[in-house]
Amino acid sequence: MVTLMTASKSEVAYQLVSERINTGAYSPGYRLVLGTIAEELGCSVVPVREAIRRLEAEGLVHFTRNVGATVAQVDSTLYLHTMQTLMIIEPAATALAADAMDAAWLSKARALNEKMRQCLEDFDPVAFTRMNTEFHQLLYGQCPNPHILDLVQRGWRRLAAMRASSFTHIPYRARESVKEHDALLDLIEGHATPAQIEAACREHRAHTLNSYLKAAGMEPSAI
Amino acid sequence: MVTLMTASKSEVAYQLVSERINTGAYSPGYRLVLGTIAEELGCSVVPVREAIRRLEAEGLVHFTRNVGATVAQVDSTLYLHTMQTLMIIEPAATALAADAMDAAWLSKARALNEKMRQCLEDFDPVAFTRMNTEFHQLLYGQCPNPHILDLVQRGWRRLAAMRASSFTHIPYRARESVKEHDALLDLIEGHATPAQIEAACREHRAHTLNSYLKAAGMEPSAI
DNA sequence: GTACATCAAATCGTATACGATCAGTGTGCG
DNA sequence: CGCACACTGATCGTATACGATTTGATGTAC
Repeated sequence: MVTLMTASKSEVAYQLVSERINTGAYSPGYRLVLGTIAEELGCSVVPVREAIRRLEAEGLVHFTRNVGATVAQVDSTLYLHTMQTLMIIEPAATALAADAMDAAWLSKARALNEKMRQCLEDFDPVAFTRMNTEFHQLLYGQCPNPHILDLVQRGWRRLAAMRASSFTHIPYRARESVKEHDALLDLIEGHATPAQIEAACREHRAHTLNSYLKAAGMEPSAI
Repeated sequence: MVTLMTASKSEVAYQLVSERINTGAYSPGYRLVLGTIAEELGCSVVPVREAIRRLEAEGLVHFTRNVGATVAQVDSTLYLHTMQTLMIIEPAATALAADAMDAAWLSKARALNEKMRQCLEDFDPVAFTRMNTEFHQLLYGQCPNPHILDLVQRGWRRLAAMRASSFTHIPYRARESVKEHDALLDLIEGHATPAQIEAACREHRAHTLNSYLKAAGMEPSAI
């Protein structure tokens, strides 16, 4: 039989649910019923079940035995914790990726940041967010340690899911961000040590986190 | 019917396989066959399958579609990557936990480190390793950020699994470790800032990592 | 009107069954 | 003699079926 199966059904289910959470189609608290999803996909519950458990392991859904799965609730604490985790790991990933940052890479990063600056002028926050994600991905993307890279990517993914699920909007610091990006690129261009890159990158993230904390009336992060 | 089920079968399967990997009963490369494990547990393959996928998500087993699962191979690269990840996260966790370190906590930590010093005299490396794990757990255990705490615990768990699976033994630095532990406790007692605690803790970890790298004839870690 | 027991519907958890896929082996042809 | 192909056994992937558990509703006693 001509199957030509590109992905297993559980993979398809995983992709589907995952994307719906990311886009906000399934908002936090939404009840994920195995049977319903299975019917929608035209398969049985078994692959769906597996997909849900994978999502649980990633922290995107909450699962209770004999009760079922719901899209994980996002309170400000969770947001804070994710941001804080990323504040620690992403700068380290970026520093470790420093070796792979050559002239070609640098000009690409500069160009992207310029486009972000343009978005700022055009007042296009959606594009700005997208490019910001892209920019950071460019920074940490060449990290040679796959564990760390994986952790960073998961962190960004969670943040994206949170933002999509309605949720309070974050005071953006867009203008400062662009400046800090340029400063970071200057540092890299000047062949700064990995430790310096890490410090600068962490400071950039700390600014964002602390401006959020301040807006929420909370103490700044200890580190 | 009186079921009184304390854990689901997939949970039991997870615990079983997980422990066997940790103790080294299943060594790296060992082929995990669903049917065999299911038979051993007296259940069907479905819960076993779920357990295996969970272990895959944690990186403990490697899974190939339509082929099966094997216990993840541990090469020196993997060990290095895990150590490096831990070198970044654990110090951060420790720094964040600083708030919870009061006088009672401190005396407990001191006592534990003294016991480690004693192990050194008695030349008892097994007990030393156990206490070293316990000591570090004491350091990061009060970290208020559950994500970070989880990451650190996973890291330690992976390292334990690697050590158990035979694998090359690491040059220990036991004596230096004990000294560095005391220095770290001095720092905490003197109410150092979280940033200082993080730096000291990272240096401690970097020493271990770099001594391993040196023994393996590799470059020291960039950060 | 409230509290508790009982029941039914929804949903999950697992067993069994069967089709799909892969690795290894043997056979035929060049 | 070597290579390619078909075949076989092992194992995985998923569908279906049924039992177990939870939850919410209904009814009854106080």
